[in-house]
Amino acid sequence: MLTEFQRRMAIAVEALQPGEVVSFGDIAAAAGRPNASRAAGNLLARHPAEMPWWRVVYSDGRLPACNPSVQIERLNEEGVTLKGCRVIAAPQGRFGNSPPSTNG
DNA sequence: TATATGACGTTGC
DNA sequence: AGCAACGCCATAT
Repeated sequence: MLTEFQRRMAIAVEALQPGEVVSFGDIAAAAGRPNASRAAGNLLARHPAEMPWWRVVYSDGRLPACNPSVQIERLNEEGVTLKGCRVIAAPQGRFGNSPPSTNG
């Protein structure tokens, strides 16, 4: 049985769009607990088949599993730029506002 | 109830 | 930039 809080996070994750990359803290914050990032990962780990978990990464942009996992492929298919095992740019999300390059 | 762990995030050095 | 420590919520023993 999920709690209201957990449900909120699930709703937030399920509401993510193809290319919208966010962090665990964001999910928790969107649910009402900006410091419950643990619970966010906990939920994604317990319900990976009920929500686009691959659209959730660390606040640093790093992936929770620095391995050639599905997450990397999923993000690539969505148009998310990855540097090894870290998101450096996304079409949407907290990483879509900080383009790495250009400088001028 | 208490202890230990986990797909986290922030702070201090 | 890298390491260590604490706080948060939920789960397992």
